[in-house]
Amino acid sequence: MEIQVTERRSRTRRKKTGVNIALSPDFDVRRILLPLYRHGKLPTAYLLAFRGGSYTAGRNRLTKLYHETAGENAHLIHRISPNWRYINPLYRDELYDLGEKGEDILRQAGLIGEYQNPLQQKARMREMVNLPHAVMISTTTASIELAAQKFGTHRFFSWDEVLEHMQPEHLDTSEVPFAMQADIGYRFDDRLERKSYKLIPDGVFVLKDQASSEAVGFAVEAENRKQSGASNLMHTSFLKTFLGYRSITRANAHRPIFGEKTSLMVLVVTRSQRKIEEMKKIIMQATDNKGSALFCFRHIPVLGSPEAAPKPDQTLFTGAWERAGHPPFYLHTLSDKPHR
DNA sequence: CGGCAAGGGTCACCTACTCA
DNA sequence: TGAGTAGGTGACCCTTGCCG
Repeated sequence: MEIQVTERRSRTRRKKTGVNIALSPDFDVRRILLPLYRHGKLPTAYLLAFRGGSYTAGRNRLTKLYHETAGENAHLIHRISPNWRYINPLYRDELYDLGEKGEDILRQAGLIGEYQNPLQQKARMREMVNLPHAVMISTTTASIELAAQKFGTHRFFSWDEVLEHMQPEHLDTSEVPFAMQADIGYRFDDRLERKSYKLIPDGVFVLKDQASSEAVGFAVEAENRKQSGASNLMHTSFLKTFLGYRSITRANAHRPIFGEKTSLMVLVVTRSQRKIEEMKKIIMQATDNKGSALFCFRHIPVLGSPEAAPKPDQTLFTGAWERAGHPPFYLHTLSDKPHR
């Protein structure tokens, strides 16, 4: 009896065994590559939730897709675990990103258009610093799409589907497609400051009620800054973000993007309840204590508990999103009612 | 043969402890 | 105080066996 000793591959360096990986149009292309394109970087557990089927088989499949393009100059999927560990060294889950070859395959299959992901471009700069921010956005939109799929009450439209529905005359190729004109003013002590600028959301999606056809557009913002307040409108701040979105919805500047009948709401994800209280306070100050029905807040614990890898969170869809001066909002009813 | 599930080994971390 | 070691843990990888 001969004992076969096999060298274990490193999880961070590609090494192929040479097995044939014929891509399945459904399981591999539609349920793994497409979610990566739409949401951005996703941890293993999220990808396996999109893939469905057996958890073990899915994990084995991700391993093959990762390793078997070793030596090629374009890859199906990337692992970015060194940066991922930097966020929380306790996690062993991999963080996956779409590779160039994976994007080509999606395009050839006709599942995506020619455009580059405008929201991802924003995150690509200063990748290390922005990685926690990017992952907060991607896991939020992914959790909501997975829950909408599971409950079947709403159709989730991702950013690229929103782009496809846009009228061609609004698709200005010279600028980021989701940039919206914001004209804001604010009185600091006794100084009135004004500013005009283009606001680009961190994330974008639309939920459409399957029964009533009511659709609501959502902009997602991740708020990680240490300070939410501001003393001017020059620099980015939560105050500036709030005034920007308020100006956009008042002027209906979101309509060309989301459609004439679609309202816009803003989902703000952050890491602590304390941050939410700060931001609500800023809204109350800026609105003479009237509050805002537009802004919804939710804190996600720093990428899940320290002991476990982050898992899709369906309560982002079914649970309450707090608002300043208004009752909580529920995505699965598109209203302030907790039940349908 | 390929897809799948299960089980055990391996890796890359962790904490607690000992010792110079 | 810091280095080294032992033991623990979660996720990943590989092999095996089952099924059609």
